[in-house]
Amino acid sequence: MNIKELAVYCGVSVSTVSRVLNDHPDVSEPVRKKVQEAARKFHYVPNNSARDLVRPKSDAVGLIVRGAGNPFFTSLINTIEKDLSTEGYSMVLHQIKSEDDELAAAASLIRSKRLLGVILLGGRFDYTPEEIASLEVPFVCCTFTNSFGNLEKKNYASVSIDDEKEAYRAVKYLTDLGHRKIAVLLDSKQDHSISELRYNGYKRALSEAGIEADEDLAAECIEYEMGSAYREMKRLLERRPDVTAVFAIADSLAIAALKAITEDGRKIPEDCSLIAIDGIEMSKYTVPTLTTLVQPNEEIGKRSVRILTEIIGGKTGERHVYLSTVLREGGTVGPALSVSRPLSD
Amino acid sequence: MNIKELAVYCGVSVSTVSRVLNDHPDVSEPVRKKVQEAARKFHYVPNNSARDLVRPKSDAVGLIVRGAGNPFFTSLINTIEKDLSTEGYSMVLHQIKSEDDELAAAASLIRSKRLLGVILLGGRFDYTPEEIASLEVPFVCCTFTNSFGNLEKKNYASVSIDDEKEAYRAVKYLTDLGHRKIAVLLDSKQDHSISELRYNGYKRALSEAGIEADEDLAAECIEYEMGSAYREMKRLLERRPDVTAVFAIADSLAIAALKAITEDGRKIPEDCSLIAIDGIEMSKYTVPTLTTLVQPNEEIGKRSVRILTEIIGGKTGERHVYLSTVLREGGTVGPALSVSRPLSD
DNA sequence: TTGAAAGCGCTAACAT
DNA sequence: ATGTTAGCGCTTTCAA
Repeated sequence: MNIKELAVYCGVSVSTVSRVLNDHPDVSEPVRKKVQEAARKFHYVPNNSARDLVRPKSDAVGLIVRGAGNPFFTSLINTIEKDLSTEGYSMVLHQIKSEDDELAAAASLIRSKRLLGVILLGGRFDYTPEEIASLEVPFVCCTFTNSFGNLEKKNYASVSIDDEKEAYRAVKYLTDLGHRKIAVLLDSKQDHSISELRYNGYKRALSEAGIEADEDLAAECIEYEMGSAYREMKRLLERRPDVTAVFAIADSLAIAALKAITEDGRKIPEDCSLIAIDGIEMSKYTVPTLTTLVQPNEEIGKRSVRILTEIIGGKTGERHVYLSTVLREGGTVGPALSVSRPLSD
Repeated sequence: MNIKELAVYCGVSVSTVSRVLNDHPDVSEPVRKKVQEAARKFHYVPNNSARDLVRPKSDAVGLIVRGAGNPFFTSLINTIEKDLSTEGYSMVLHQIKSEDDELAAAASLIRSKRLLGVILLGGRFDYTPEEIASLEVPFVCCTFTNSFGNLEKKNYASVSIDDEKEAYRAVKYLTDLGHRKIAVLLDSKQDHSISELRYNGYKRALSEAGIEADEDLAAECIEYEMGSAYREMKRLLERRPDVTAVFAIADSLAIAALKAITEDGRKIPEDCSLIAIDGIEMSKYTVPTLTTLVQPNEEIGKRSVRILTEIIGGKTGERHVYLSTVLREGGTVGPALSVSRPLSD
């Protein structure tokens, strides 16, 4: 069933049917009713390709996810899809690996699907003006921003937390409790993205507490994989049994670390504290509950969608949103032994 | 840049360009080279809408996910997207709630996006021929099948485990160890889907072991939510402190239950055993590791994609795949106390 | 208020 | 081997 057949059935022209379907005025009530009923009766659904072709754009927004394994992204994908749906947009999801180029992927998807815009879920923080020029449609950096690039504020949009600051906050929480041998579990020290920023925050907190950075206490995991985090944590405990606290840059890494630490015979938090950033659902159910800085997940998704749809709609407004995390005090952080209860043996 | 402009630039006709782009023979090498280079130079990407319009179909496959929260589905979404991608198909993701009608959602998406086919990730097991007739394109039931409907085998495709049997297996594992007070954590006893099937398997294992079913030992969680599972488990332990084992129909529920049980002061597995079905990544990292029947995740995704693309491509072959789970012996299951070490007090 | 017709970018049948 | 052209289904002027 297409518009022409529907028109013939109703005894009107295709343009009239089109007008009804698109809620244009200038259609008499009887005709409108008739067309609407017929459409329902035959389960008529307009062909989107044809619409997209004649309209300059489609109704689709792209979501490029970089690093599919990250469970923090998962819930974000869900909220974004739902929000876009309610706003009347459809979503095209494309996942790429951490090492892939999200801008190239976006550019290609934009052209082939005539996207109205894209949301980049995870990406580099050092885009150049030339790079983003290739996109040609509005885009929102979701969970990251152009911290180390030279983009002009008005040329892009972003919704994120301040990764460096939040990591600083997490580690300061540990140093304030007297911890000095603090390990860090990260993805890569120089991924030009979240991991690097959070690592910087870690280092700043240490230096501010007068603690010398110790490369030996940093463990790089592959692709945010839990298996990798588990192994790295075990190795770390072996080579540095003196650690009293661990900062994991993501909840998923922390959950794996928690098991490694426990299996090493240490009690958490008595023998070793553990803190992270993210606040994924699972981390509420570790034993003890993970202490973590919870990202405002829903809010990040909602804001990203709103900003994008506003730009698409031609509205203006604040294009850069920094949200704060909320500390959830679980049971994985305690005072350093050497302070509260000096080792007597 | 469109095909016409590209043709003008190259000094050839649009059809020649089209031929090059679609890898048709009958194009001289020099011309082919020239067009390809020009296409690259201008970052030309064909307009998919126009293609979809003139070809009878698009290149898109729909993935309808019913019950977005389920973490088991998450990894499946990832593998399916990747597999479709490598096969040259694009994917349109649409999530619906557990209570929504996946067939209605699919039908609408199929028409508006001219989908080649759909994969239904989660759904009812009692479709009728009339219902599926509305789809009009090939579809694969992924993680479920038509166990209680009257579809003819040749009219649909499915990839799943045998939920009833696997649940039976899990619970039999417990009864064989002497457990008799076995609780079950499920979504709904009559969701006409996975939860109901696994519940049936649970009951069969009990009755076979000569244990009377006890409604009081079944706790229904809302929408597979971990929070709900956690609360239900706490309530269950309160009203029935005599349980010695718990069968959770999903890993996520088990993880929440593990916390509830531990916080209740019981040691796992000494005081209470716990077994589940799924084998999600997270469940490897509970303490102790969750004992669970691991679903062949990757395989389920791969097979679903392969079957769908084969049907789309006109090939025939086996359309119903039953895969088996693999028991991962973690540390959450032990013998029943009353058998191995009778309560003496 | 309605209809006729052009054209969106592309593919494929047909013609050369 | 290459070009010409008729649509695919729809929206949108423009004319009536």
